[in-house]
Amino acid sequence: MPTITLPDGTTRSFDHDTTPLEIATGISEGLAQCAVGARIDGELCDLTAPITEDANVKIVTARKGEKESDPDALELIRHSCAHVMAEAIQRIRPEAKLVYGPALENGFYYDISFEGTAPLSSEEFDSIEKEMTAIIQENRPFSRYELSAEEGMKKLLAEGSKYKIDNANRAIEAGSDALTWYATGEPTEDWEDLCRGPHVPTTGKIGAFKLQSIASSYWHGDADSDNLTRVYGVAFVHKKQLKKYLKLLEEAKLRDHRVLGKKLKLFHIDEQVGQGLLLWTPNGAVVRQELQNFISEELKKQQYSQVFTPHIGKLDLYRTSGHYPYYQESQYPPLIDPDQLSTLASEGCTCGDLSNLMKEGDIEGYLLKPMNCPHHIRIYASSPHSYRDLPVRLAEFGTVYRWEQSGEIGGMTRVRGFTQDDAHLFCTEEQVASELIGCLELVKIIFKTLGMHDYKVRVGLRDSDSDKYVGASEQWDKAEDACRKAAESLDVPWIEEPGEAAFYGPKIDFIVNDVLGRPWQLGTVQVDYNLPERFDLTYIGSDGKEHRPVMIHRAPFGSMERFIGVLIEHFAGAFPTWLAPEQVRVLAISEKSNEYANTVLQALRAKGIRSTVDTCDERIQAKIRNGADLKIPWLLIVGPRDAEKNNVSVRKRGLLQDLGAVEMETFVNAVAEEIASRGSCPALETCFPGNDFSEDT
RNA sequence: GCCACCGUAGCUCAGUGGUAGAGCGCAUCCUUGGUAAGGAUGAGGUCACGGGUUCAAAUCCCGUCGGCGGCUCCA
Repeated sequence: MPTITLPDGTTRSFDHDTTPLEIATGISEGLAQCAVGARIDGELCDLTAPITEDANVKIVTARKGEKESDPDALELIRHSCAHVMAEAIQRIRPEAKLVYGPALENGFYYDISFEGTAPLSSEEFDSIEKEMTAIIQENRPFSRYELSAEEGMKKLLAEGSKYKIDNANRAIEAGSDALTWYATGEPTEDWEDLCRGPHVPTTGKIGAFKLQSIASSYWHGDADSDNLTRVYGVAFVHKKQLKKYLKLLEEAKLRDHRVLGKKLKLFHIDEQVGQGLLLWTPNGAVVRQELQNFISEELKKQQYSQVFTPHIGKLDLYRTSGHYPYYQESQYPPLIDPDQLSTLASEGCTCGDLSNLMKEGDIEGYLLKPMNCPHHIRIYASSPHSYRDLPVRLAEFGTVYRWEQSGEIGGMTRVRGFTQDDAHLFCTEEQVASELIGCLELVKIIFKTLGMHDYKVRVGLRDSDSDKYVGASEQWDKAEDACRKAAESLDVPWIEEPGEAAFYGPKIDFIVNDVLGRPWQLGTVQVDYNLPERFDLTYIGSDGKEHRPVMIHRAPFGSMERFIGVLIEHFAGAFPTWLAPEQVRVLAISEKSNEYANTVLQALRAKGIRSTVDTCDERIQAKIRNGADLKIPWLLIVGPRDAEKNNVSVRKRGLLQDLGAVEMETFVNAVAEEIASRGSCPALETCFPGNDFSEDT
């Protein structure tokens, strides 16, 4: 005799087992019409799920008129759409073996095996979508049925799909004593799939969908296992939502740093130079230089010492640090003395022999540095230290090289050579906590100045099952605790993640998503008890005895390459004035005003403002458009009227209209101040106080 | 590294076996125009690279390099 409590607190009692559908129908026919599922005591279920006991029930609805759909409804629709897609694909390609097809935050996919036959091609999307549309129009019910584990396995073995058998075995191992199928239509007659559910009641509830892309994946995510074809798609309650989403994706593409990087000439990657090796073109170099200046100023305030170190170091250095033995496969191969190499060659030394000799330390080579820490450590070790000197903070924009997997490289966010805004802090055990907090402060200042508020904080801890970590377990405990406490000091939410630690210690990472929703690790702060041990670093304590310092590695930007890649997307290429490669462009109305335009240009340049003048043989409309296209923050239109009064007519990027004329000197000073203050004294307010300008759309 | 797709002018892209195309950009000229594209003319290509099939390859096949989307990895 279940009593049902609804979200508004009202209750309904039944004298028989009920279902969400019956509850919805009891409330109103309209509710039942748009119901697609339910949450029963918090668990997402089918509309026909039996309710035998008292429960809290929330009906999940999909209404076509709604602006925002219930995420639960979208999940049901997307998971169901994955089934419809799988059915359509199997109609066209009967040999396709289904593996796994879940809903995602932004859509769904189905992993499918085409073993031995041609894999699916996106050219087949049209015909698949046609089949899907037909299945949806037939408005067939999703019918759930259940078999005992034993019976179910018998059925699966008879059908012979190793993937589904595996899925079932996993379900049984996880404690399930029954297996469930969802047929699209009549059980045993229509298409069906082993599936835990839940699903929408009928295929017709899938209001709008689109297949997006084809990719590949590994079975169980294991690179040595079968290669599967993954088909991605999206589904919504209504066509309008789909259209809106697709438009959003289009817009995201225009913000992509790879697209903007070309358009705004920020960086270049050249086939002849090498994959993943970034060339900073003049515009991008300006952005990078400005950011480096910014961070250098902050470092001075925090009593860091600037150092410079070379790009290579002896192999033995990296044997000591552990990098060479532990991460050999992600380093560029060592550089070896040419004479030694030819001697070895004449002795018939093979590549394998060479590798072994290097591993054993029998021959010496040089390594392109994969990290800056060993060099900084040797700087620390170059002179004795008293506890009074600590903490020692050594900072360098240090370029490192890593042999990233070729399939991973792309744009500015994953490269093989990159410059970290690196620093290593050597401190006492007692200083760790406050130094960590100081590092996090720096990260916060940077993110705040740049207006980046949408980041995640992750505390990476060791994975107790793995043996890739170095150092004693008590040290790890201490270090992990210090990280938790430091993260606590940030007033932003953070998560702990076991297995995300560096091999030498735990860390605090800052993670930002790119326009396509892919997460990137930017800033990082890492505690390290291990390297001081390996390099036998010491300081003399107040007791006159030698003690071991603790190291902190930190890079608030992470790497200049990745950070600026994400930053380009953050600003959609429209950098604030202080970062913009070209800050002001002077547009002459006609040739008659070229001279005055040049006067204005000289005034700007005298203040160090990065500016150009456009005296080309075009009308002012075209000049404005060109300047706006390049996302230049300020365009100054100057003609005879302005020259007469020593004025400039101002156009600010992102604002709909021209702002009218202002005295040249006023403008130049205001922009110079905005730049010097890194945006905290906006020139707009200085030049046009009290005006409320509407944003361009 | 693995799987799929892609590589044509500086950029964005058309071109399905028979003389290499468009728009933007660039250059020159006309135009001297007051707030998001004025007009004309012209230059510009080893169709990524190497091999193969063919009377004939940008086009079909193989390999390499590079890009893209995933997967795996990411000190």
